[in-house]
Amino acid sequence: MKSEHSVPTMKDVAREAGVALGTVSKVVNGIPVGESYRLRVEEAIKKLNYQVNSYAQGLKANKTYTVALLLPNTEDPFFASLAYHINLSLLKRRYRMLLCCTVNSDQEQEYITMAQQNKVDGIIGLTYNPNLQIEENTPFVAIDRSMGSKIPCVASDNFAGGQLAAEKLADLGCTNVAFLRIGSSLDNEPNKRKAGFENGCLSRGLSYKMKILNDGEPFEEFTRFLSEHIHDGRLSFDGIFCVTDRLAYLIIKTLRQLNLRVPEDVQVIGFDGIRVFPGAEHVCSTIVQPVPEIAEMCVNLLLQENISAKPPLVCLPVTYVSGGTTREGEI
Amino acid sequence: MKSEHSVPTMKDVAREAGVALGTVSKVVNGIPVGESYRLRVEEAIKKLNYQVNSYAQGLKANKTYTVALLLPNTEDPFFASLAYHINLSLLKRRYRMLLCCTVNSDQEQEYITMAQQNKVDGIIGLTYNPNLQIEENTPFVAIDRSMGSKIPCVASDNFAGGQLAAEKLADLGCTNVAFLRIGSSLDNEPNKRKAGFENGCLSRGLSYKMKILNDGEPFEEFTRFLSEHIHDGRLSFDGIFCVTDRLAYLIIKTLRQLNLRVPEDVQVIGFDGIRVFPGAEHVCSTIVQPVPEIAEMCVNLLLQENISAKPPLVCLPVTYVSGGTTREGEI
DNA sequence: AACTATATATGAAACGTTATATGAAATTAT
DNA sequence: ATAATTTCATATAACGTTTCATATATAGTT
Repeated sequence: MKSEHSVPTMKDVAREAGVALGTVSKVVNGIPVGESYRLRVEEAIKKLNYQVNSYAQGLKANKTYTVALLLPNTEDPFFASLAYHINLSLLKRRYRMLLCCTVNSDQEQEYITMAQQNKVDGIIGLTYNPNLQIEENTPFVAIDRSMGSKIPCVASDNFAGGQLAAEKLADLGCTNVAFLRIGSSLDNEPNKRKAGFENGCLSRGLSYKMKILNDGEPFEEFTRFLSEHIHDGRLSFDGIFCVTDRLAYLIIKTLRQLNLRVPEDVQVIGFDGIRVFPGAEHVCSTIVQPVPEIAEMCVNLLLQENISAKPPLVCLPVTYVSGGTTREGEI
Repeated sequence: MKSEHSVPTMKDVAREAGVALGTVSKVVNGIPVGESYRLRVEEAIKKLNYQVNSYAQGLKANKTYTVALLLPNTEDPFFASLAYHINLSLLKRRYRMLLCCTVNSDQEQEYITMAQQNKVDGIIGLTYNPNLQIEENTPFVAIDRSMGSKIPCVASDNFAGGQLAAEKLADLGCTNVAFLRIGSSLDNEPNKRKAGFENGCLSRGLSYKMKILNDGEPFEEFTRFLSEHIHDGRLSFDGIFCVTDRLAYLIIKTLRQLNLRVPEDVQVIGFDGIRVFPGAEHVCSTIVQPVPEIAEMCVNLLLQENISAKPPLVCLPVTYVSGGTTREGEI
């Protein structure tokens, strides 16, 4: 006899209801079954508080309804938002989400292997490791990085976003602007922000400077960079476009510390569209990434059967939103 | 013959290596086996690129190395941080994390059932639904809410935190302070912040007002509340303790909109310790919750075998950190 | 050399499902 | 009324592991 406290199985339900195992399976899966049988089974299920074992299901069906999400750090507000919306998009389709935070890029491969061992139905990944090994038969969707023609990539329209930033700064009266990025270059989509910005500056006749700061202590780097461009207490730029809101936030702090007013003396636009809280205003004027749409697109591409129809790169439209570090009120 | 593209199983490895199934299983699980056998099996595993099917393992072992985390909204920075650190604590123990965002409290039961169906090894939940049904045999650890003697609860020392806030405000020269909370009362641990604050005010001889605002549009509620306490352009409080950083952040914005200076005219302390980015300064002066320790404690309690040793409530120490909305510099 | 004792590889059974073939009963057609 | 057909519950065989009883090879004794 089964122990009193063991978890009930379909067999137990079948015995309780006095029907065959297969009949219980049908009822559980909503396959039509004789009225009297269905009622008896349903009663037994309720009585025993039966719940299907999805591991047995997964074993049988070779399908797990689970997707792994690889993200660098879900404490970062942009990634947190991405995780949240992907979670929502998956749950809408009754899929579960396994969250894998990749503290360093060595871990990425480890998690991909782990995810494959877990036999997830697919992986969505925002990764940095340039030579990841991904199994042929594990569906994969990349965010912000093209990984070959076999793997679809979803990203914001970073080029258009850069362009938009330049145009906005021009519209807001800037004449001499700077682009700021920090750290080593990776061959990923966000890099296109720079090219887009440059393009926008050229087409609007803005004089500009592209600057990639060393990957050191951000505050020191900023201070050094800004100091080089301050003459007689005046900054030689009247507009700055930062590759991320994080950078924008930090440089705004540095600027204010140097007694430069934002947006009066210099206007700053970031990229991402992060907020302190959901629903709060943005932390700076910014090019907002369409996170819910990115999430939905990733999930769509990942779960769609028709592999040949998967485009290699999907760019989603960005928007500009003022966040108090530009002077739209005064125009 | 098996199809070329099907996933290899232990059986395939056994055939390839010319050994029995059980031998492969032993090698995979690190159980000692004859040297020559081990080598042959390892070679076959590499050749076929074999990976264990954890659903078959889970079915057999009735153990999944997966924990479900129920959180209201991982877009909120406090919850995002919690999710991140719990993820880390779980991964350290080779456990996977299934993330379940409960957009509304009706979903909580749904997710718990779903989590149980997944046969997770346990659930960590920060929930609001007062009458959740949790299976006896599913280990559960609650965050911030006591759910009976059978279910351990992990929380910050909210009472001490409230007290600390009052003491800090007193130390910083306040004489007339207010406590602010918004929305309907839930019987959860964070409510103790109020009692702690009141206690602190009494012991320090501060005159105080406890105010629970209606659960409406926060900005309107704040404006109404503050207007009632402004006479001749001066606020009748010189210190405010908010039950969360979110509230603190919002009220600071409202105060500044009403031409009241923070911290010069009124000092504000929040609770939680959130930041815009990991590593950034806090958004306000605040009582910081020890999120990594909370995470570690939850995981510890969840996975520990000795059920009788699980204490019903664990309170972890909080700390005070200035975030620019108090005047420590000027003392 | 024959026998026991020990070590260790083997293979079948089980885990809880789902899918498929089987067969019994009910329905319809002749 | 009987045969043909449909309907639908049943029983059985997978799915890929782990475990355990069994079989086999190896080493140790007399």
